[in-house]
Amino acid sequence: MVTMKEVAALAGVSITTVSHVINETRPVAASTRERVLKAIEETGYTGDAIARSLVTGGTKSLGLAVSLVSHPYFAELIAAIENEATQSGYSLVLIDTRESAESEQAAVRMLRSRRVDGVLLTPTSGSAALPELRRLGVPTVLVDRLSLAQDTDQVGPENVQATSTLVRHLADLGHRRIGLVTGAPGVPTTDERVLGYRLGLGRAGLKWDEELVAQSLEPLLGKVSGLVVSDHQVLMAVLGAARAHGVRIGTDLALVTYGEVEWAELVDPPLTTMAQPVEEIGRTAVRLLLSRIADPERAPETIRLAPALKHRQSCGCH
Amino acid sequence: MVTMKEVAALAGVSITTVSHVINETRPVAASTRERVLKAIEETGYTGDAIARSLVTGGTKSLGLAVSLVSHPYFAELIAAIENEATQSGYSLVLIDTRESAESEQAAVRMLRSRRVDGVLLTPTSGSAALPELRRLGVPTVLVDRLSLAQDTDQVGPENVQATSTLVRHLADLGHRRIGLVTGAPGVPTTDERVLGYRLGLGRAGLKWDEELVAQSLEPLLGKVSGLVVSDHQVLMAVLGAARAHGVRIGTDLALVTYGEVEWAELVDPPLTTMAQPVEEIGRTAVRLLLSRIADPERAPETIRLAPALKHRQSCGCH
DNA sequence: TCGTCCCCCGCAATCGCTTGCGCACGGCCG
DNA sequence: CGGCCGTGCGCAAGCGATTGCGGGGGACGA
Repeated sequence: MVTMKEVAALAGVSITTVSHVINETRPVAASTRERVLKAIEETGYTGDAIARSLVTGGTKSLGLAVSLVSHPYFAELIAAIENEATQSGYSLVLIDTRESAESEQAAVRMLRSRRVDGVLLTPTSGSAALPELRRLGVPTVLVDRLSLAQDTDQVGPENVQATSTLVRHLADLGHRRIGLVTGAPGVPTTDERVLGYRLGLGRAGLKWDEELVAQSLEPLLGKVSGLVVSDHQVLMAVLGAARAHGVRIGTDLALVTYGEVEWAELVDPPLTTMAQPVEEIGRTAVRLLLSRIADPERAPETIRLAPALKHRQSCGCH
Repeated sequence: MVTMKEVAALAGVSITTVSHVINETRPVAASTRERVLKAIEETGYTGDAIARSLVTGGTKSLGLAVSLVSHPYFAELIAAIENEATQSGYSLVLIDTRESAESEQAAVRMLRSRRVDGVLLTPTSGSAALPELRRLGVPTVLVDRLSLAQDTDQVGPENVQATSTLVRHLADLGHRRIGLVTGAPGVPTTDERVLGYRLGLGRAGLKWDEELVAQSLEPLLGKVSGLVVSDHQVLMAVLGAARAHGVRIGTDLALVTYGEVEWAELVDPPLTTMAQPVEEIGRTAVRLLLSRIADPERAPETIRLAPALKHRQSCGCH
């Protein structure tokens, strides 16, 4: 690799000067700067982030520990984060925690040994990683899955009001028996959506019936005329089950769901969905992380971004 | 951060010894090793990849420059690559080239300055990055999109035979007018699939008619009874167009497509698809890259992995 | 008792860069 | 003409690890 030494030699200056013209960290005579720049050009010098990091302490890189990289929602999230990070001159070290607490732990250690300047994390339930990060003072922001204790920076979707809106929509269409199919129990997102579901019922003057909440479609069959599906994974299962049982979505069963998917318009009927503001969540998360890196003393912030209702036909509307 | 110095002090040895017990690079008396390990435990020492890299030259990290991170197919690919890399003790620096040659160039420079040990690249068409990597001697493997010149390691799907199979399937069902909707022109994958399409026609005793090849569904309407769709992006468009024009897939138009999608079973009729061996492509790519890193003199290898036909109903079968 | 050989381990150079200090040189003021 | 101040640069000390080389001491054979 080309080093500063070679550049310096070619330009006839010391490496100190080369460093200063590169970083613009102290005035350099115009003519000297010219020579240095030319030398850089000629040698194709790119700098060595490793060496620089060793002395500055920073790496201009962020760790991104995602629970399931192949998930389409996370894919979008990753893309959004990558864009924002790149724009800000940071690069991303990606690692898949595979929803496992151990992997997460290992991931965090690796990121730490790579000295990333900060970490973006979608925590798994039994996460031991978070306390560790906190203890080590690594700037961290939680993405998508938020912790109840608001002692860490975090950004994710608003769930309670949004779910309530979904329920209200069904209620406004005249449905009195509205069910909920929930995602993995134990994760905060699920709990919040259940809460929103209850809230929506209340607002619509309907009462809560725990029989109408399940983790799959089957137990609800025949009991409900309207259904809220609370995440992507279960949506697939629900749609499959509906097909298997000959339940016609939109007519036999009004359905609204979380998880905007690219194929929402391609199934019959097109799905009415709550679309997460993925793009914005990603962007915001990076910004938040960067400002925390800049000022570690800031008070932790929790940002909730409102999803948008994509109104199509699975709810029975036309 | 905890440094080797602290560990050494606590254990009452020199940092040399600490280094040697960590890397097992020379025998250390059992009792000494014990003390060192205990000290490591107590201090929570994790090592500093940065410092290590500076001296060893390697970083145990791979660069992954993908053309479109949010694309579901690439998401799976990334996940597969991440898994394999992690298993081998490497971490991934992810960067999105956004299908642009400049971004790609910038990406490569960044990866280089980060001294990644190797690069996995899904090249864009006008890629200037590849020659640069080659010139710099950075171990590189091309993924998914292959270059015709087989002078670089590369792994991707087999396209010609697979597309031919698709055509044959339609022909076997009795279709005589079989169309092709292609993806972006200019990328090798597209060309190969067109080739496979011609090959399939030939084998079925049908003749090539350039009117039956287009980049969208519309120009083909009324002309064909069977259709091969050559990639995910256009699939979405074709399905949308079919719906808009009231064309019933499976009955009015037999359809087979590239791009296995998670919702293949959820649309009506379920899609007959050619499923790329994503998982395997990712794994193989990493392995190939690692073996190149191990032995830079190896002859370049091109590996094609066969996709699998997922037979469902959109082709008109039952 | 002395020389040899091994076993264990520490010294110090090195990787490529940033940065606090301080020197040299010229111009200006008194 | 001497002292001061600004401007422009270079010296050298790290950053935290790896690693070639060499030294000390105990065991063993002669």
